[in-house]
Amino acid sequence: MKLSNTTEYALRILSFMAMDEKLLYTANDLFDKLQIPYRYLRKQLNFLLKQGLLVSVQGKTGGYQIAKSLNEISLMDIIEATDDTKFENMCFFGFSECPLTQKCSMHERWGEVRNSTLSLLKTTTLNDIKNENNLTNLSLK
Amino acid sequence: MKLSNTTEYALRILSFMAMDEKLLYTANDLFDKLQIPYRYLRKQLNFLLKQGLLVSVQGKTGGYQIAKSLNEISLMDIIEATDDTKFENMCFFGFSECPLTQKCSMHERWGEVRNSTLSLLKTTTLNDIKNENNLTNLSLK
DNA sequence: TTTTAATGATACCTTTAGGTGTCATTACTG
DNA sequence: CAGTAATGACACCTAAAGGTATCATTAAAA
Ligand code: SF4
Ligand code: SF4
Repeated sequence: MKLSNTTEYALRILSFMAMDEKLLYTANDLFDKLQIPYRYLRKQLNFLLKQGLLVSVQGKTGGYQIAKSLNEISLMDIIEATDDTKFENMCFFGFSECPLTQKCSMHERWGEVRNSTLSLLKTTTLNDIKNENNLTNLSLK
Repeated sequence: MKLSNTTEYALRILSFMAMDEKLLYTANDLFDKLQIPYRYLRKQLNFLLKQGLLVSVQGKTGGYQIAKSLNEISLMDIIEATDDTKFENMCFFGFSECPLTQKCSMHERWGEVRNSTLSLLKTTTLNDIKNENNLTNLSLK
């Protein structure tokens, strides 16, 4: 019912970096803003790099950047990169294979809300986030 | 994004027992049908007992029964009994306290799908499950 | 060419969810 | 009243998620 911490972190990272996609963000820049433990953030950045969502520049003036054009990355892409759960057709009761001879009533009911959730995640891209969502104003804690 | 195994197990148990709420179900009855590891099921039954969702009868002809009337138990009640996550107003990015000066665009978008999900879970009771959902026909694997 | 500030790699630690194992207790039944 | 089939209690184990520690590498800049 809740995304994993790791997935939420990835969403924070990429949504924040979407604000200015040409900028090079250092791990420290992100740490200051995103409330993610520093070393875990570093690990996570390397992971997103290997997943092809980020590119990095090494050396003193290095940092990270979003790898693709913003409208090519949906929220679902980020979620899928960090969570291998298959959400499509997921059974409300958690059965990996339906044990029933007929579909139960939760099948459709749950299917509806799940699909509207999935639809939101699939259709919202980092470009939408950039235009509408202002994570710019993140205040330091 | 996914309910925990434990929560899914609880939903299976109570939805199944709702089929005939006056019947006394043994752990073995449930084990045969619900694809839950036997000992974990036993543990879970004791837990649901302590949570006040089930009552038990000890001794040779003992078993478990749903504690309240079916329309008094919503799916959300079951979820909340087994998962202490607070879903109301949960931030998409997982911030426990919003660090922004203004609400971001995901706040409302996510709020909508989250609320429709919560609404389904809160309004659907075991009585609805009993009438509409036939977990009766569970086939053994 | 040395220093410095960034990333890269990798191993380890901690907590929690999920799952097991064992034995005690209860109460029906032969 | 002994045997049996159920629940009750509790300790333990395992795997995965989340988090930490350390050192190597890169490249700009003093
Ligand atoms: S019919 Fe019911 S039990 Fe079967 S997959 Fe759908 S939700 Fe799950
Ligand atoms: S405004 Fe955005 S960041 Fe703040 S709580 Fe809402 S979803 Fe989270």
